[in-house]
Amino acid sequence: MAKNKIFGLYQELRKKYGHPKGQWVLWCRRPKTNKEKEEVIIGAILTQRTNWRNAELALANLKKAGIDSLKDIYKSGLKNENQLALLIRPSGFYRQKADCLWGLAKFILENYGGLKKLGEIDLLKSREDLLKQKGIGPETADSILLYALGKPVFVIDEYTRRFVKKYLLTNNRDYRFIQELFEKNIKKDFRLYQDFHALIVIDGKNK
DNA sequence: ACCCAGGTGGCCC
DNA sequence: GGGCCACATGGG
Repeated sequence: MAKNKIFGLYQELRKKYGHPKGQWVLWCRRPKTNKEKEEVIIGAILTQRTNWRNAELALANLKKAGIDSLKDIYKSGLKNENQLALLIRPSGFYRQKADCLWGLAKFILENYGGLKKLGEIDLLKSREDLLKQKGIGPETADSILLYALGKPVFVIDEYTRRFVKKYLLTNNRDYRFIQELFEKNIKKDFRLYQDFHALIVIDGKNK
């Protein structure tokens, strides 16, 4: 029942918008190098409850300061407590986000030695590990898994909640409930998940 | 002078 | 389990 309906909605969005554009070109082109993946992770944190424009301003400040990897973030935090926070100021909630970025960088480097290993372990375990980090909740964890690491995990955000309500899929707002609605009813393909979620956000902004 | 934007965590009941 | 609140900037 829901299976055909949900995939049909995806096809309609594709017909309407084509391939995701804007920031989504970066995220949906499936970042290959470690540096590209790490940039997606940093962006996922910076854009929490913040429009992408402001996240980009913060990202640009980091790049200008020569910080564009988890290792750079970790070193910056060691050297100067406030540097990160000051650089990412335009993204809002900047003290929390600076703590989050540094904590995540430290965790990944100390526990896995880098991003590669995190992407190789059991998916459930990596999700749990991410969720234990302060400042990383389900949406950010799943964004990292889906867009940086290419794992088949459907990302749920406010746009997705409005989407499922609008198209009468469910009124339930629970994260896992909506996530399972998607994951159980469309092919488990990370490329489909990436594009579908991007299109839901694009459609949600299109008033 | 409002209102909003890819959330998260803490505290309360 | 759900309801409220702090966290903060830049643009309309």
